[in-house]
Amino acid sequence: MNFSDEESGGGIFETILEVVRTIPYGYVATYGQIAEKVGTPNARLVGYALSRVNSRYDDLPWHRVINRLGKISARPSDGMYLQKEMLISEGVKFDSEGRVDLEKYGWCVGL
DNA sequence: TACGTGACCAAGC
DNA sequence: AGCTTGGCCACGT
Repeated sequence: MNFSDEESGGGIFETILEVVRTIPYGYVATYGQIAEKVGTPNARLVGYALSRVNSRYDDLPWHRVINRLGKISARPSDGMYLQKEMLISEGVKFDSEGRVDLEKYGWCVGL
């Protein structure tokens, strides 16, 4: 049946995007978490994929993706501020350091 | 075809 | 306590 594994066009990108797309509303996921779901041995591709997407797929909740520290890794040019606003808009709270409580809003934690 | 790059992570200095 | 190095993989030129 399938022609390979997951991608359909030659892009693990799509696979990563698919996983990111499954992040529930009001929750956040770390790059490592997504990488694990995708089956990617390294989380670098996740960030790399998102950097290429960002303004490409509006169905992609990239704003729910943060680094291991629960912080935003994106640059202002990438929409870092927008991301924060988005998460706050979804009910996610940031602390004084601009970090998210992964213990509460963590993907697998709440699911 | 090969080199460089990237929104990471972990460890070393 | 913060910066640098190495490692992993895939994509772009």
